[in-house]
Amino acid sequence: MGRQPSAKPTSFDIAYLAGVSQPTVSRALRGSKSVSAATRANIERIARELNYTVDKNASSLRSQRTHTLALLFFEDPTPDESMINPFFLSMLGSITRECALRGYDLLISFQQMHNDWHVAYQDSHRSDGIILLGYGDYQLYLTKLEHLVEMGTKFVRWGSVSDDGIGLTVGSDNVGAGEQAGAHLIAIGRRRIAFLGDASDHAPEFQDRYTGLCRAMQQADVEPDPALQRDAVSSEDSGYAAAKSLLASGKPFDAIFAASDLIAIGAMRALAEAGLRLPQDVAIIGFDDIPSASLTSPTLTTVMQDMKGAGTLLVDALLARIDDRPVERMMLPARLIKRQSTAV
Amino acid sequence: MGRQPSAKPTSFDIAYLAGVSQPTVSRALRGSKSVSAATRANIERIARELNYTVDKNASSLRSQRTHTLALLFFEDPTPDESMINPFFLSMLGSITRECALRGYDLLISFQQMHNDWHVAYQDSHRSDGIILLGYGDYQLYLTKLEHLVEMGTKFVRWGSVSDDGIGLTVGSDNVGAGEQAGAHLIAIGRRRIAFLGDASDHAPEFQDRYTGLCRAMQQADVEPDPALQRDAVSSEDSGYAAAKSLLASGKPFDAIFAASDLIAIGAMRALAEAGLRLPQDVAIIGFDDIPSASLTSPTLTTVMQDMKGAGTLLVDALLARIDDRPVERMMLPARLIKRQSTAV
DNA sequence: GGCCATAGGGTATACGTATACGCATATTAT
DNA sequence: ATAATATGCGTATACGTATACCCTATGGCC
Repeated sequence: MGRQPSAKPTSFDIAYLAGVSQPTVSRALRGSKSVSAATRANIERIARELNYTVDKNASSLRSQRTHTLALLFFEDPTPDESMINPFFLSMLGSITRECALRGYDLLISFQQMHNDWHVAYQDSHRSDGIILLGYGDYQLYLTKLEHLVEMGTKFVRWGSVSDDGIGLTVGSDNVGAGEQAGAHLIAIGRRRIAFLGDASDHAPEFQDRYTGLCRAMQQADVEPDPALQRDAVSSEDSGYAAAKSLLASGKPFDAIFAASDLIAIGAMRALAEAGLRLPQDVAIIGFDDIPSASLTSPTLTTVMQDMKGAGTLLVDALLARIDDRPVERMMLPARLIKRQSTAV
Repeated sequence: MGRQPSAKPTSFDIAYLAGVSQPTVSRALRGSKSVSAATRANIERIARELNYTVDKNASSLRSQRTHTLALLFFEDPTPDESMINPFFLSMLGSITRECALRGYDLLISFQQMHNDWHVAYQDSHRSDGIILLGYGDYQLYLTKLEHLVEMGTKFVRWGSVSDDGIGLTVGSDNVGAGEQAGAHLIAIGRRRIAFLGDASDHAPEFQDRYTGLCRAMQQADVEPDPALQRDAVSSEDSGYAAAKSLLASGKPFDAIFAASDLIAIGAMRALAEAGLRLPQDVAIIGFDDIPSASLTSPTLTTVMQDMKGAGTLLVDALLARIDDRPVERMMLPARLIKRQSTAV
């Protein structure tokens, strides 16, 4: 006797039963090769019988590795219900799966911009690295990123791969996706293509999509018209307002490339109110392929990003960074989904 | 000198600078009242200057409290893209927020049913308690829940509050919501009301919604017809199939109450294909108020659950359970959102 | 047969915090 | 004034694991 059956078994319990010392148990279970096969097998058997699991806290404290990643969402300043960007949420599945596969736990947190998130996670030894999804104010975000770099914190972020290069960035091939969208619109005979989405450096990804669109147009010898671009953040209301502004300008256009599906859906509402026929008068392409995109009428042509691959890649890149291994790939292809809104 | 400026400060560093012992630092920062106000203020100041944060691992190891909750999603066996139930994802925001507010970290994980999730989290001392969202096979789920109870693991789950009573359950007032839906359909003159959704004990929440519908009908002296009920899981395809089956039976009906929006959307497709007019021929009500519900044509009347309150309540209930405090409230009201699909 | 390399595993200790005790000094009660 | 209490803090130690270091036995080599 001597042990309560309900008490959590420790490596000492196993050591006692196996007739070895505690460090040998630790070595055996961690796969050290300085343990004989027989001893290791015996220890593993006992561990299984006792339902033993390594105490995470003790292990992390001693080894200074948590085997935990932190996922930080930034609350978008959109006036939505939940402040959650559904696009990022859709990565969650593959991120957690990849973490589990690699033996990592995932800590999750939403952040308002003003928080000191850039110090908290590293310093309290909660995680080995951070995945950043979204950003409130982009310039403020960059400042904090620099701080992270200074402190040697390991992190990856989702964003525009071709950007400033602070830290490690994983993202879709936004330029290429913009090109695909532009080429498709041109292929169906459109020339006066409007772009709805912030084209400033506050939203590098939107900017890339616009760049791609322009590139496709120029390749077809069509000069993009800056007057057909309207700033918009990713929300229906913003898309609606942008389209209204476009219509009010009187400038003729026969197609819209929206930087997100939400913008596109808002724009479609504005176009419908103006009595325009889709896609005959105006063809429209969105971005993200949210579930609603196949429910609009007409159904929305859009760009689908590889969310599953994104999650996997984010985790893999971060783990590579943590282990000081080189990161191979950081850009993911996107695919154009053709639906009724561009079906001539 | 003696300290690398880059090394993470410990309570010993603070103790040295404050001229006290390490335990006093610990006491001061944890709010023990056996520290004088002056000493505490001084320690807090130094801690702030050093950007000190308590080492989570050491703290948890010593105190045997992790101040971390684990959130376990169960992958739905739906043939969807991501295996994620968007309904549960929508709770994530309020759950993380409530955790942060209460000073808890949130660990997250998706689980396939076959995993030994029921042992892993408690035993490895990763979390103080578990929030369970979703379940694969309900019977298997219950078995594992009993195991959790045996081991003394603290957990809350989202589900039917009126169910078997294993552990702590938080959920919407599904019966009440079903009643509201039924009463509304009756108020617009419908009498032959079909129900699409699993009414067996594999899905207690759907069962509750059906119970509520029947109760509303009986209060209006309309006898529910079991032949107008069709099993369906929460997916468009399943809803489509269920509605097809209903149509094929030849049984007349003038309204459908679907146990989820996805079912409703699938059913709407089947009804449209059959040439039925909505809502004139068949009125339809869904459940969940997913974003797509306001994009269908006609827009879908549905029941909105209080997802924000749900997350908060789940966390609060679990924390109460952990601290052995009584749990006050476990049921949340739901609200009927009237749209075109029931607008006569 | 002496020497060295190696396998296999024990000893000691560190990781950073929280808490049971104990011990002064200050405060109150008698 | 003396005993009883409280206040404020130091001492010692536990939490459970991982790892640097050391030791022993065995085998191979010349």
